[in-house]
Amino acid sequence: MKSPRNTIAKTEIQELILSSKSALSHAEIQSNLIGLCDRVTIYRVLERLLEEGLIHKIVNVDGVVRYAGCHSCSEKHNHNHIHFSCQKCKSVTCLDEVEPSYNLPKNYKVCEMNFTLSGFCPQCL
Amino acid sequence: MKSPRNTIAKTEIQELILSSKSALSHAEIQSNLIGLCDRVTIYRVLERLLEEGLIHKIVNVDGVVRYAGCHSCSEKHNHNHIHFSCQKCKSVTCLDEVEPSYNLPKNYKVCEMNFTLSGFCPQCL
DNA sequence: TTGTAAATGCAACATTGTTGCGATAATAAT
DNA sequence: ATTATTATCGCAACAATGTTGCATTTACAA
Repeated sequence: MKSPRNTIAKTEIQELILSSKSALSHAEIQSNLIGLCDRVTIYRVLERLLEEGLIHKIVNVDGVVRYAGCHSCSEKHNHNHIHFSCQKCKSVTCLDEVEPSYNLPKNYKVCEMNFTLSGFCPQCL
Repeated sequence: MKSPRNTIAKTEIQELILSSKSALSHAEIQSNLIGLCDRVTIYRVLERLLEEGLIHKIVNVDGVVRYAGCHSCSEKHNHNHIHFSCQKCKSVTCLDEVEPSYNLPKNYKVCEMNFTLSGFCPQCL
């Protein structure tokens, strides 16, 4: 029986992520919120926001981990959408409306998916 | 005009990856080839093998980078297949035959793709 | 106002990846 | 077979990212 608390750090980080058009890395969050809290706290807040289902985690093609708000998954909490990583402007965005389809061999049970396309976004094309 | 050389380190690492059923991380390669060469050399060999198109790089859902041999891409060198990461046995395998389909909004140019599903493989189900 | 435990800051550590440079060794040229 | 060239290697140092333990602070409920 753990009861989560609303702290300044959590509120600020949450707002930053939810208001951002693109997904943010730990480093980006840190440099956007200088002086707010410790580096470690950011990691722990991100962990909590993930658990609470308020944000989701994206692993980019280059291995960089980023976080984005959950917009289109209010009812059923799924993240089966594609992410796009622009090689020029370096932004990583959620294509909430795009869900891929595929035919998996039998006897596989899927729990999570991570689908990131890399290339050039409309702004940079 | 650089002419690549076949060294023991390169040969061993290449054989290890190509003979492995699942994709291997840097750490796994290192612990499989103790005493062969320096840690840094492994990174550099992997870089070369990637450039030469002999292996490909997979970023897992958890952010761990792994490498797998190129089997089904001898003619046209593409890696538009799905990878499966088992939460139980921790193996990451290429589902060479499974290519996803999706409808991207216009004005996106795709260069690379990274698609990893996470869950339970047939052996662990 | 007070008790509790959730959350934080700090230090220390672990892992992963990169860079520079002198030494080594694979291959081509002699 | 010997030598020259330079790709590759080992080592040290560094940077970035993420984790853990513990004492302190603080949100919030009683």
